[in-house]
Amino acid sequence: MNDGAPRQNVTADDVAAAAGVSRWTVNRAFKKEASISPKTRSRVMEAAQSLGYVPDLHASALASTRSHLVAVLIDDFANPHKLVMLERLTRALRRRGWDTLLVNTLDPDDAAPALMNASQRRVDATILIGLQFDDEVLRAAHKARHFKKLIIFARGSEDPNTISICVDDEAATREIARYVLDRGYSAPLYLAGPRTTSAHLMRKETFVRAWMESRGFQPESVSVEAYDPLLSAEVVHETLKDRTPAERPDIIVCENDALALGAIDTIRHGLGLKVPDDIAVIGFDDVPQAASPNYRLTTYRQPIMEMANYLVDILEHADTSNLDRTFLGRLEVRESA
Amino acid sequence: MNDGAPRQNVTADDVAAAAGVSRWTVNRAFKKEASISPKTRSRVMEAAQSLGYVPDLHASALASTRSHLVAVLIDDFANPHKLVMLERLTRALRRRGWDTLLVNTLDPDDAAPALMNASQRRVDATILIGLQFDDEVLRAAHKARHFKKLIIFARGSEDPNTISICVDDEAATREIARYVLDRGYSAPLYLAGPRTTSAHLMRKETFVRAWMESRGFQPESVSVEAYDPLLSAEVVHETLKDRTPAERPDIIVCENDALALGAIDTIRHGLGLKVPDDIAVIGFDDVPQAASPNYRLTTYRQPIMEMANYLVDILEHADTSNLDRTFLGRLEVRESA
DNA sequence: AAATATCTTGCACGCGCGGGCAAAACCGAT
DNA sequence: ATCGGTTTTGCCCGCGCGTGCAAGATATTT
Repeated sequence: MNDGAPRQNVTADDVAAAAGVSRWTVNRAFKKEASISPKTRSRVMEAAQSLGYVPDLHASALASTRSHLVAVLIDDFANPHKLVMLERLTRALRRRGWDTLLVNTLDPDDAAPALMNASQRRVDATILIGLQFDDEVLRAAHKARHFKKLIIFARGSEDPNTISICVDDEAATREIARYVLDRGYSAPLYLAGPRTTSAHLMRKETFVRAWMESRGFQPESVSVEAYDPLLSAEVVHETLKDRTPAERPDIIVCENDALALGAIDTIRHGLGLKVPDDIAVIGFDDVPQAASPNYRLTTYRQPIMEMANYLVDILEHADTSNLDRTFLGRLEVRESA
Repeated sequence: MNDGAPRQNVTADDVAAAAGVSRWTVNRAFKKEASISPKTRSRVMEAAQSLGYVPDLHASALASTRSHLVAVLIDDFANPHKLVMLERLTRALRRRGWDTLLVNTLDPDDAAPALMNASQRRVDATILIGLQFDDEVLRAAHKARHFKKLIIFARGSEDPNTISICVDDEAATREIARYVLDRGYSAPLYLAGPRTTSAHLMRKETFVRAWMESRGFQPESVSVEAYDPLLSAEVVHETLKDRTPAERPDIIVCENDALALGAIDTIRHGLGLKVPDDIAVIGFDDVPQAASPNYRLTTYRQPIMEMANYLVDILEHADTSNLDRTFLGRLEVRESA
């Protein structure tokens, strides 16, 4: 372990001594917008380099009010889109100097403690990519010490203490509905995910409304307890296994791709039918697998990278005025519908 | 925002005043193995509760030498198994009081800076779930300040400064080879992932050796540049598209499920063949999709949860003696081979 | 050249907690 | 009540850096 590498913690004081300046000048040299002359800075940086010094972010966070750390809470590892969001988010954050505390709240009872835990780490913001949280959790969040911002990513929320960054579900779903109508489908089944209290998706409601406006009847819908392809496959199978061809929907409109992938699997392998000939499927998110030769899923793509960048903008501009924002994606037409 | 919730940071001093004890007693009350009388502790805890106090982990890390924070580096978000590992790891860590700093090192040049960054946060250990790192990165790691432990998860490493926790690739691959031989397959194609310098998988080498020992010839093999189903599908398609049935392999043995899923997709939808009738496929990892009705993939399951728990054991027992360990999984036979 | 404006540097103090030891409180036994 | 032993509590010092201001250095103006 001690292969000549600097074992001892080298602090700003050491660098200061080496560079012949004060400790504060050393720390200033590492701050982008600090007032310091270029020559002093480069002299300090050289000394720092040779001593292997880097500022201690923990001490920095303790002394100041910002940690450049955000907590990301995620409770659903079965949905491949979560991985995509996690990847984009961590990339956007890291590129702009933010670190990510990943908190697994798979256990719903753990959501409130997890939020508390994040606040113990002085995170500058808490980002929710999950859904299994209710108002009580939100309230707990705002009680936590050092609590700064609560951002709900890729999901809407009316809570005024919360910042929501998501796609315009209503516009997106109207586009989907128009596509389904234009293509002449006549018997849609809407496949929805779990319903939650605090963070919502207006997709199902919007689709149902749009359909009624055009066709005058309420489309059938069922819901799955989690965004899990395996669960979705089961529910779809249960719903359709005993139907005659005439009773079958001609398209399954899914709240997201996780459900859509499961639906396709079960249509083919459980019901022995063809997609899209017997039943078409349309998703939401555009996960990587949607493009695979196996699925070729028609789906609505969310601009996650843009959304992630906006999130970092928010972190950097501390004004607390209304920061909610919705984005527009676009329908990616493939072969499943 | 100021809805009556305690906006001011409440510190141990406040609780001390409220409970009529010293600050140190307050902090002691929050330490599991501290020497403190039960009644004092409960009195302190009550006061803490009513004030909404929780210890500040940042300050604690600064004052002591442990942060109870680990960095998890991940560079491959296309492989669904990564998500599984991330889930298990964060769960095991969180259950035992550890927090996770998630570092996205998708950009290979960012690996060394990322490691440095982790050390700036005083992490107690750095865990690599990725693969795109080479010896240079490892060396950089050991130079970083506050550097504690470097753990390579689910991948072997001979580096003496590193702790490797992984499945016994050799035993696992021998089991797979035995299965392939017993089932009477005669023309395997080994589909390998990218080759790296510092962290390795002995799967391909072991399979080739085992096959030669039994059949006396070297099986064909190709490699894919990333553990990405889409890329895998392309490579398999390129490799097999112009072959006559006689020239085709009768089984594709894959280094992991990410490759296997892509292989199945392309066998069906690119080559128009059947799995396992025309070409069988066998994977490694047992990702959730492997069990889906679509894939029914025969694959080797790694005991990730056990491995994750062992990892936390290591974090808690600080002895630096040889901590490497391999685990045994088991072959999950489904219908793809 | 003197005076003013501007930039750069140094410093006292504090962020909240932990290690380790000394003082205090407690226990049972004489 | 007294004593030795044991548990419990209090506290000094330091972890490494940021804030905000004042002093020092440099540049600009007339």
